[in-house]
Amino acid sequence: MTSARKSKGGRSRDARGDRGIPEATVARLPVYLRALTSLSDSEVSTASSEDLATAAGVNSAKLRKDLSYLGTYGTRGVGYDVNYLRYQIAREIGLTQDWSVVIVGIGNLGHALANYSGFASRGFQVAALLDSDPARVGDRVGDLQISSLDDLDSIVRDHTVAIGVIATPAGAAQEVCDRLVAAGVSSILNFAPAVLAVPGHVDVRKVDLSIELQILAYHEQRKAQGLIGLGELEAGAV
Amino acid sequence: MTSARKSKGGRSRDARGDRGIPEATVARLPVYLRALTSLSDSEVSTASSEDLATAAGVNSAKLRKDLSYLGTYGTRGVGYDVNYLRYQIAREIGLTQDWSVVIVGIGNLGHALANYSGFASRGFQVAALLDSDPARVGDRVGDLQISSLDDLDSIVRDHTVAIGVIATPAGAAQEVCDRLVAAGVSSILNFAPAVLAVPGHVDVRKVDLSIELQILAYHEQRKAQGLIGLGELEAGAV
DNA sequence: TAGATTGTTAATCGATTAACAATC
DNA sequence: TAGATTGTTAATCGATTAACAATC
Repeated sequence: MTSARKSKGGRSRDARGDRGIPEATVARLPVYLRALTSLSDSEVSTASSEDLATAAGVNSAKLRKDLSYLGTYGTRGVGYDVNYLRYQIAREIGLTQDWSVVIVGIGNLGHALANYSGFASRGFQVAALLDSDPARVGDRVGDLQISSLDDLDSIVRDHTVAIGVIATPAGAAQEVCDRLVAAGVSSILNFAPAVLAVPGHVDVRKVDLSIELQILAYHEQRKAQGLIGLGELEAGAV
Repeated sequence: MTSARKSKGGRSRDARGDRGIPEATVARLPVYLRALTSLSDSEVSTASSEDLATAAGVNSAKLRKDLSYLGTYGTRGVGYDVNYLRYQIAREIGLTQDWSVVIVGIGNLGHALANYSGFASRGFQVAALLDSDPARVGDRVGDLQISSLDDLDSIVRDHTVAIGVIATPAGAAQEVCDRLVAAGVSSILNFAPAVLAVPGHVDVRKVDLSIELQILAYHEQRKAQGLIGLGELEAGAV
């Protein structure tokens, strides 16, 4: 284990035996990054954990705990240097390098994703748009032309694509997923409403519209029933 | 507290003091529902927790535990009646009623959402599409015309809209959110890369493209560094 | 120095999992 | 009855939170 780098910030990796950062923390780092970028854009140079926590929508104890997994980048009595911390988080996430992604399935959603400006601005390059429908192949979307799914292997190889986005109908998702994995993609963002089976080395994250709506519906229903929280139970008669 | 309904299935609500279902479980119910619907479509009438768990991509212990919060709907030695369980879950989520939603911000993503067929098929009616840009108002998308954001109040009132979807740029999200809340919407699905502040009675769920990609990038980076899991550490030389 | 704020500890809470008695 | 499978228990694990000593 010689890959643990040094940095004057004094990383606590070694102390933690480098077992990685907790998943819940990893999921919040991009949120902190965004908050820091926003503060930086507003010319704020220093921020306390309280400031940052407010901007990120979490409480400050959680934020400090999260940051403590990365290293000790703050100054007691002062706070955090916005740009320095921003860089450290970006580096931790892996945004100091560019990532090539392919988007498979260029229907309505695929189009929207292809045109999404938030990709490039955060270091994600869309290397190709792919579709299995010959009628769509060749169509221009933004400044890319839709490629055939058959070109997947060469595209992944030529652009060193590590991340694939699936925006196909549910029925096609598993096959597309298999082909992505076979081509060497090891991280998948799945927008199709389907459960994907993948080998252990492949990460899958799922974004599912209708599941999100259903979760909201569940809570909405409870509100309507007057069962929200325990407020009524505790405050009301018993 | 007289609102706990009876059902021959024998609900355990009362026994649990009706403190609701754990959030993690709520988030999986829609996944189970989808798996059940798929089995039902395949004419499967009975399924074991193992079958269901496989279809849903979880382990069977978790699935049984989750279902146990709803009631006792299975039969020992046999399994679950697919259609019966499907109905019970749908009812628990609140899908036995229709939900009206509005989509605000009809750019690329808003268009894709407006055309998404998964809404209607799961009991979510898109009551209106709204945009603050006068140039867009009146445009037809699917079988709806884009309305002005100024009509929000009357639309929410007339259609009893409980759920709002925000697909605006980040800069507009908070104001749109405030207007939705003021109009009476109490559940929000936010696609804008912004942290929303809302009153306590309002639920917000966030779907964030670039955050998902960044989480994948983090893990991808670790894989590249040969630090995946502890496999190497443990199996390798020390 | 006095005031402010971090980084860390320890307590608590919630979620996961394996195991198995209950029971079809 | 014998085999299968649920529903539940209890142990474990991971995440959250408040509090505060360390320290700028």
